[in-house]
Amino acid sequence: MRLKNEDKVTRIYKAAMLVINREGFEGSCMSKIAKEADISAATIYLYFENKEDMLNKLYVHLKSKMGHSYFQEGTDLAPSKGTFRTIWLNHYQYIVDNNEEYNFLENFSNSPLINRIEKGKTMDYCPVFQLLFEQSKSVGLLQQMHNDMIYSLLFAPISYLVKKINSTKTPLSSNELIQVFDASWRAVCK
Amino acid sequence: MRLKNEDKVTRIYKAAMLVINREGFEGSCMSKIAKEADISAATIYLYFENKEDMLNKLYVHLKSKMGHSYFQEGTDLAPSKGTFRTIWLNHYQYIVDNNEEYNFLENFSNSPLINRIEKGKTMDYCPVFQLLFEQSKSVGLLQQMHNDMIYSLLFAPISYLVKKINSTKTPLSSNELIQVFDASWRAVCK
Amino acid sequence: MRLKNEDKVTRIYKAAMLVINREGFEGSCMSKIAKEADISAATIYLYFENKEDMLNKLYVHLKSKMGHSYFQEGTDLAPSKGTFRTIWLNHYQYIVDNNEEYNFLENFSNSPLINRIEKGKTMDYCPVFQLLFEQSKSVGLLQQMHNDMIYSLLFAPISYLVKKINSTKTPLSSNELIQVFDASWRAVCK
Amino acid sequence: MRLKNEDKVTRIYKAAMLVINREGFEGSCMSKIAKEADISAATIYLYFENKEDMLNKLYVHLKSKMGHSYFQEGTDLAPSKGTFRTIWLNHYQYIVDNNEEYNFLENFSNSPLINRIEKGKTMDYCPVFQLLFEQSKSVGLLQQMHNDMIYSLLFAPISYLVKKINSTKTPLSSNELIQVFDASWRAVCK
DNA sequence: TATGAATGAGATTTCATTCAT
DNA sequence: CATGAATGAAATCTCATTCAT
Repeated sequence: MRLKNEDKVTRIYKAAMLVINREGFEGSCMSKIAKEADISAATIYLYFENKEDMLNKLYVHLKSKMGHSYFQEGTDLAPSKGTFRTIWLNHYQYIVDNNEEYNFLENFSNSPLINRIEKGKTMDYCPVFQLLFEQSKSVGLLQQMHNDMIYSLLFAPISYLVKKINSTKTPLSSNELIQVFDASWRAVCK
Repeated sequence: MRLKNEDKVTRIYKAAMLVINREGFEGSCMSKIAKEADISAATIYLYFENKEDMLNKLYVHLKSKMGHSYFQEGTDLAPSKGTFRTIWLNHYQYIVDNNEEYNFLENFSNSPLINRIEKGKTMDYCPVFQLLFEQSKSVGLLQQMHNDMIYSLLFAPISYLVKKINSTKTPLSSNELIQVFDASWRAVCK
Repeated sequence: MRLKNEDKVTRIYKAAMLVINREGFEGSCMSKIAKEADISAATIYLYFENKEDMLNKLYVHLKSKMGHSYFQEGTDLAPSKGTFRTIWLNHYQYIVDNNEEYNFLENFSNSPLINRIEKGKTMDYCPVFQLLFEQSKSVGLLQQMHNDMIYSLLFAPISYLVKKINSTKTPLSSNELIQVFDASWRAVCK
Repeated sequence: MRLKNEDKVTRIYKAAMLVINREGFEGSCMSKIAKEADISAATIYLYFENKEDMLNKLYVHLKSKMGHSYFQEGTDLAPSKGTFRTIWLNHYQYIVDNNEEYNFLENFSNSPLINRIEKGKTMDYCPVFQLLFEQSKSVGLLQQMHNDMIYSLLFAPISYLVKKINSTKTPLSSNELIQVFDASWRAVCK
């Protein structure tokens, strides 16, 4: 029965994401989400206080899931170009494979809903990043610049590209992928 | 007193942007927008077929306005780092000064509303860019890579940073600004 | 200028009839009627107090027009089968030629709008009929029955048929027409 | 207390008919209908897609109900004057007893709403009529004429009269009723 | 006289949420 | 736990009417 619950919540999350990505926040509604999850709308209220509560929890859940995916089991975190490439490719793989999730996160962050979430529950990137960036700067691997800058220079271009790719359906070749990484790396490395 | 059409449309656009940025697509509604524009909700329907039509036209309008702002009167378009810096700073200035507009554009592009707009009415960047990129590549100023890549490497980081800055309220110093431009430039220049 | 007015009123009447027949009372609206008449909706209010006033006047106007058409210039009103045939055929011709008008009258009579019209302004058939029916009964041409019955037996079938014909687009041949008249006549004659 | 579906739909139908007959198509509205049915307007949308859908279904429902009422349980369908009188009187009884329904059907048929109903869902009279008319013609009971003509000569006069009676509140005596039937019968019999 | 512009009032429809079962 | 049924509140949109020009 505990399992059953988990299952329901998961299905609700999945359905919500799907509907919202398909029809936008404005076009989404509890009954559509319920139908997508193949349950009654009333059931959602057994697991969440209300719509906002559900969306918030979904956001936090996905955000944390995404954070973890950057650092897969046994990722070497020594400050080196290779480490960055691995993490960068993990990120790329994540947003390609979990396009729906990533999209939802983007939409949610851009919407004013994000402001009603308790600060601290959300973070743009894990503390692991902070550490890695600092170490890399001190060993002279990265330029001396604010972590936000490093993060944006490394990850914003590929995120933008994937979004564009998803709308135009022309995927990146692995050569192009490496080309983008190398360019991003040039921006931040010493 | 009686206002001219242009005025009304402009006020509706402004009000819509305001409300949507404040309350999100899902929280916006015609009556709020009307109140913000200080007109009756019915009046909006004199100028637009329905809500979707209004949002679409607002999007196209802002997109085109933003496109123009990249290239201010008399901008030198010879392929050089200086040209790129000017355009890049114009872009930066635009998204800082017209934060509401830029935000709206981002929200709209991320939402499924974008898919219902006739293709061709929207473009991610002006054809002028295409030309500039091509020329710059042929004179050996830029790396040989897809225009989308160049665009993303140059503009995605600063766009991301400004968004972040707006939420945390810690503006960039001009040193930092140049630091970001130089880094972005390193990514794409030869 | 008096002429101009007359012209406007006529155009308004025509447009109203058209729109109402095309879209029903519920689907009609002042702006559609105005557009059909190629004038501004505000103009209608120069000639009529409000929508109801306009519809009422249109009804009375058409009703009287139809009444007159039964008895064309110089119709012989002596009580004879021939007289009835002439009037009957006039009626038929009227509802075929002025289908829109007839339809409007039917719709209006069936709607509760009719109840708000001052009694006396409307009558289902002219006093001339009353006279003709009475005379015909006293000379033994028609059965002794209530005038309403005579009227219904004579005119209801052909009216029904024309309505049906108009929806199915299969007109009556003149043989069939006479067949219907003769049958109707058999119902009432002595 | 919770009511069953059938109940709700029936109550909605009844309320709609009432309101429309009282206030006309143009004066009717969902909230009035809902209030008449003693439910929330939103509830109507659980059972019907929209207003038009509801009216269409109501029309088809009543039309079929009326069709059945012509031929009561165990009606003899042998081609004879008696058979026709029975059916004719059934028809009369129906339109007198179910005045509201009949009125609604008339209004609806006259309105352009009728054109948006799928052809085939509506018929002016049951196929049973077709059969009866044909048989009666071949045994020499009825004149050789188009079924539509027979139908109109038999039923249009009494329908017209009942409508008139309802507006003037002077009912037919049974003598008068038989007088009308006999007259109608003279029109079509051989 | 004529009208484009504007709008309050109201109609249709949607939706988050509740509740009896 | 789960849900079908119901609904109040609110959103979108329409329309008769007014009014400044």
